[in-house]
Amino acid sequence: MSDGPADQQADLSAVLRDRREKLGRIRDAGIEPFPHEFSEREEIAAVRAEHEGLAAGAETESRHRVAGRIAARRGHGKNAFIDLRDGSGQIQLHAREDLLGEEAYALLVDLDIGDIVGVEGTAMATRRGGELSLAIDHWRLLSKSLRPPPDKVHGLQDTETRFRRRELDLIANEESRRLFQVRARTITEIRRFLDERGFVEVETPVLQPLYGGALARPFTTHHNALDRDLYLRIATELYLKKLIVGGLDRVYELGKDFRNEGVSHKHNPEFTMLEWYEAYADYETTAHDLERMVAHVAERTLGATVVERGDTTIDFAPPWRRITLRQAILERSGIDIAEHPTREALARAMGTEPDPNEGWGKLVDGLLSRDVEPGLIQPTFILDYPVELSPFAKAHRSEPGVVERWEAFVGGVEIANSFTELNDPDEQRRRFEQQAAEIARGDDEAQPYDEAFVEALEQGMPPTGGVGLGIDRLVMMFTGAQSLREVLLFPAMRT
RNA sequence: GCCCCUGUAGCUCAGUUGGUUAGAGCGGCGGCCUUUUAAGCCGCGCGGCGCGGGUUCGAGUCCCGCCGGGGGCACCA
Repeated sequence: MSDGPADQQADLSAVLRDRREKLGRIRDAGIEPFPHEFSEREEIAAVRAEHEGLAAGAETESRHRVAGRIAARRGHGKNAFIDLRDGSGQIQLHAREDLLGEEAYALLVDLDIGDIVGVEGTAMATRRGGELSLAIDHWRLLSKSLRPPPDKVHGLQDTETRFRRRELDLIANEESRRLFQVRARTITEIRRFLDERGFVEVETPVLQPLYGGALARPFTTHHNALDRDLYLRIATELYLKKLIVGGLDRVYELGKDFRNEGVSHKHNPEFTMLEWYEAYADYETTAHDLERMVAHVAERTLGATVVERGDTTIDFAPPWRRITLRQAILERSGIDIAEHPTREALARAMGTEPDPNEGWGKLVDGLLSRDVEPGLIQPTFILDYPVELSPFAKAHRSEPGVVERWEAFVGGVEIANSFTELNDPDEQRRRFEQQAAEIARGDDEAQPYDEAFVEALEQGMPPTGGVGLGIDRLVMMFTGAQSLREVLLFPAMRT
């Protein structure tokens, strides 16, 4: 059995073998291929900014020290051009044998694309193209790359490799780098928006003895010392509402939730969720806040509230369209759910057989996702849901049978969900009992009874509005990405 | 879990109705070249076609199973 890189060389492809051989030559030349630091460097973008507009053929005395990965090389015998890229940008290096000396020059042009180097030189612009470059007189290897980079022309296309080896995707594909910068800025601006309005960011348990706050199947894990099963949270809702009871009147949490379900272009088993709760607010306040927040964040991260998505243009500017669930289903399917208030009647109207495992609420939900949701391209609030689907939402103040709840849709995908929170502990207890009956009937996504949560409500929770916003989906809409996987650095993969 | 598509050099791809030692561009290796920009010119295939079986005189091409990826269904936010 081989037990070291050297012993494995025989098994390597020629490309990998070449790089290892070069590594050996570098060491033989007395050069450390993995030194410890390269301090006092400038970012490439800063160098570029300083010399913007430098005339073609100009040479300056302005010295710069930059570092980055070799992206491309164009050799010329006694001079060569190297494209160097760091996290801020890319710049061309002009390597000349007369400036570097014969030995340093020879070692430099023997480097591979993908190697990381630090260089020093003076700013200049090439004679013909006028491209800003650094005429370098010193260089130093900072890290030898032992694997070849993706194709410099076509980048990395293979989706499997792009997701499994995201580092290669980021090296090769500019668009991918852009997406994750948009994602980072989106999260920063959301925090800023909430912080500026007096919201307090908190962290509640990911490992929970009882899961709740959404209708979903959890992941189960085990705590050895306590010898008991724990659940990865499916939502932060119940903990955050306890904090509202405790007097944190404006509170939010931004983090991962986990749901034990399928993977698709809009589902990942772990995903990033923002939940916020505001005391003394209701679902009209939260709708107003969401549309303002999303438009504001779009403005700050993308420079506009308008974004291109495929061949359509989405405009996040408020106010968003508002329509009741009943009206939306009527428009799209011709079925008035209010006229078919039982499972049997609604199933008949839909032309299907009543399924004993599907209540009236599930049928309504089916109509929503099948007939309504795909058509909701521009930002839209769907209002007032059946109580069966919403165990934590307060009954509508005037419409019987529905609760004060909305879901926001963009690009045919649900991005947010909100209620006027149920704060009547006795009603909450009845809702849990209803859910318990659903569990008994075999619904493994119903809510387990949470007595501690009811006790918190008994302490007295002010009227409250709460929102859950799917960050991954929002970023997907902001970037025009067609799949959630494009905006998750490491999306879920089999094995 | 089911259905459809897919898997060829490091990367991006082409491989006729199954037929001689599997091709191209980029990359790599060797050579030339002091202002290139997917630099250029000359020379060299560096993989045996996801894995395992099978059919056949002969399989990258056909069949079966398995694995990975994509899309759809189911499920869901």
